[in-house]
Amino acid sequence: MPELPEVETVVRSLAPLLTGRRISSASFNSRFVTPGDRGKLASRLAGRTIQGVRRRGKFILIALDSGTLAVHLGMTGKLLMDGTPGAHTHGIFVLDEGVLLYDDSRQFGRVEWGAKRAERLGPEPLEISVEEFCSRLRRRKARLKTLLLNQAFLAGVGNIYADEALFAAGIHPLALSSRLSRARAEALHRAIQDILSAAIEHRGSSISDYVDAQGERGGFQLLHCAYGREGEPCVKCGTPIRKIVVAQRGTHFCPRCQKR
DNA sequence: CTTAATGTTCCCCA
DNA sequence: TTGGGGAACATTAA
Repeated sequence: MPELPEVETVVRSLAPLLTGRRISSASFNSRFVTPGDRGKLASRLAGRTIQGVRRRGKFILIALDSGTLAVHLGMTGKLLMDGTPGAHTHGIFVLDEGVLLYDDSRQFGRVEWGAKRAERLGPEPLEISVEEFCSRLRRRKARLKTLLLNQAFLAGVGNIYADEALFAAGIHPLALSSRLSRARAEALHRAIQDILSAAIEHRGSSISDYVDAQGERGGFQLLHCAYGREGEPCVKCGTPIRKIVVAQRGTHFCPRCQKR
């Protein structure tokens, strides 16, 4: 469910509901979502007060009066305020007002103590300057699609927005970063910021079952130009969108607008 | 029954 | 050290 725009939407819907709340108790039941000592995590959380909620890359960082709780939604994770626990509920946070649930059918997400993993991320795509972006691109010689998915290179872009940004910039997903012209690198920087900003405005993309903390779907999926449009006409030139596999991920592009 | 799915990590090889 | 390829993790839906 979650790339930067979806996580940002969850954070924005969650922050006003969680800030100032006290965690009465917490419980976890998945050895995948909460690896290690789940009881220890629960006892660390009990009695803590939530001071704020923010996003770093695809991580949701919940600042406590002592320590930080990090949540990564993986592929199908959801944080739901006052939802109904079900077969895929793997975390329950009982608050002084309300209950927060962590649901995750595939269990690729993580709920963990501390922001250790979030510290190893690359720069935020909405904050990085053109100069810095171009300089980082020049230092690498990987395929653009692979590089955009690399969270240590740039934090928060996932499969949908990598395809959408490359489409908007007119760059082939297999193009090499080291050989990208300055003009095309700048176009990519702009495309990434434009696409992510627009997606946040539309509250993310709901392609299967993504919803924010209040169960609301996003609307950006209606504006996708490449992702999920295999065989459909390119919105710019009418050529059928092609789908290939890059870095084990479905990759959609227009063979005419995105030359190698 | 097979395949693919908004993600990340780990291992092997060049 | 960097990059490519593949497997693994668990579940659902087409």
